Amino acid sequence: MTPEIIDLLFPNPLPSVSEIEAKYPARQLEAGQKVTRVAPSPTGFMHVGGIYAALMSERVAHQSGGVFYLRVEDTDQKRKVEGATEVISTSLSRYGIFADEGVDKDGNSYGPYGSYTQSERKEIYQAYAKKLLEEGQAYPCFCAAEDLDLMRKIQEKQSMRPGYYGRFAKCRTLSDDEILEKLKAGTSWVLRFKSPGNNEKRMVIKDLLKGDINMPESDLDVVILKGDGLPTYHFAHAVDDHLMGTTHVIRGDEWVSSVPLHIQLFVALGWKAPKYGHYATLQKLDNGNKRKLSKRHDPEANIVYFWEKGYPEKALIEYLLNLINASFEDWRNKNPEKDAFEYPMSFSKISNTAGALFDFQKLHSISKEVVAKMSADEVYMAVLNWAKEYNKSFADKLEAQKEYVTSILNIERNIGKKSRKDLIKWEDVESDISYFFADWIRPDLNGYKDELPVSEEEMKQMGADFMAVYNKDDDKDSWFKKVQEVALKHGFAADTKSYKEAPQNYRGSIIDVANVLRVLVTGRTKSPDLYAIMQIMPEDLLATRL
RNA sequence: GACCCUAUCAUCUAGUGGUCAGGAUACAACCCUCUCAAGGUUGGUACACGGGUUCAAAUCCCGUUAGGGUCGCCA
Repeated sequence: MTPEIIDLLFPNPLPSVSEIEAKYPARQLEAGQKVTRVAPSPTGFMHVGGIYAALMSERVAHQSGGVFYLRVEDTDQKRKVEGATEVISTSLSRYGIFADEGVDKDGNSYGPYGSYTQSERKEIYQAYAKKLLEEGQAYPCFCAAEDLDLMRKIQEKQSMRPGYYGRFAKCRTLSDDEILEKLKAGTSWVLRFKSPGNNEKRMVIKDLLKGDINMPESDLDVVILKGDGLPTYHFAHAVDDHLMGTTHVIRGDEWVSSVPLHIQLFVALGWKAPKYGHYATLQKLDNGNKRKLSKRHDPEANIVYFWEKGYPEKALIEYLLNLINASFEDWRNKNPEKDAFEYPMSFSKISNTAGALFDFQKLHSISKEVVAKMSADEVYMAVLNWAKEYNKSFADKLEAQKEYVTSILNIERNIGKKSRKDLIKWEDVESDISYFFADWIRPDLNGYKDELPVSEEEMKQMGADFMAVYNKDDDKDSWFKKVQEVALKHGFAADTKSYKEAPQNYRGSIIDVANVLRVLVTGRTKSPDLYAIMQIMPEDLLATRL
């Protein structure tokens, strides 16, 4: 490649490779310290799998006393969305995942190896691309999209391996004169890597999670610099993960098949490749088949879904940790009070399977445990924060009646003991506690005919009878005796045992009577402890209901 | 089509040549109980299939089948 061509290809001054290396010295690490990164694209969409990946990488780095950083991979300008770094950074910090270096929510880089936004590193990639060009390890390609389409069709027709390789790599053998001619004609170009690989030969790649994988070498002359001068993922990966000192690249297994290429790139650039760990991506069951949790089809793929529903952040983290290491559960049972981030995640125990189905039942069960461990005040704050964002009118109600709501949330909440475990997500709270408020309208009593063996009239009568003797100062035993009185008065058994012994003597049991009162007060046959409800509910409201 | 990965209860998984194949979620029953939730006790459910190797296979090898992934100037 003549200097003339190189100048035409890279007309603007570029930093020299040695300057760059000086600016990005190798990290000083102690033995065992790992450097990992999370590298999302700023599409304005945070995938739940992105949190999963970030959590894994963050734990690996920080547990080793190393560095975890965030790099924004915005080399696809078409997909770039304004404000996306804010989505990324707030999503991560919301789950307690903090990058030591990276990009803040305003898009500004922090840390010694910046910029951490790829589009701002254009000159760096170009400097290395130019180096490869000078060394004859890269070449300009003038093939248009139509040429490549045609090529692929031919390959398909002849059932050949698709791709730009071998005799299909037309621009690889262009003479200097031909290149010059095209450049002078203003033909647009990309830079391709001149692959040293032979598809007939095989190589073994070592994967931290999958073990050794035997694969054919790559002989594809992949694009490393696109028409807009920005690098492709492959090239940016090699350059950045070298310069930024990544020791462990943990990424989804859609990248496994690119590893031979990536290793070639590291070798071509004279660098040591990082260690790789490829995890299986989260799956979803669709018509009996598993498939990738997809942005287009699955609302729960978007992390915002979990915010809208009000899943506690801790619950999601614990669920994901559980997917990463199934032994998290055992650890959690042995260490109920510890923070999930204290869990010693094991890299070697990340299961090497086909990809886990995202299981909401399991998430719910974990969430119940998480919420049960929170105090009423904490739940109140969490619900309020959620409501401010997603349910304004409910937020107003919560703020206006903080004490009342907190006492409601405190029903059967015994931290450390057997606490009520039925609340899963903040979204559910409004309807759960709706009957505590005067503006709630009780459903028609006739609707309970199938569940309760009494008429609407009699339900009302029982309510009135109970209210006549009700005293807020009663302890639970005295309260219950009064319920029993009402039961006996209306021909119901005062306890379940006597009912079971002689059902023919009664119209029903104490259960029915309690449920009548429950329905009168709450409009439902299932509720928390009725005594506790009555203790908390203002007496005039209770009187109205009964 | 080629290449790669994976295959244990419904789900997430433990398991690395000898285990009654373990746990969790879900499900069911019972106990407790004013309902529900919780808690307690118990239960059913799994090594994809076919060949090897071995005294012995969920575990090692081969094949089949199934699922997933990749083959872009997207990441």
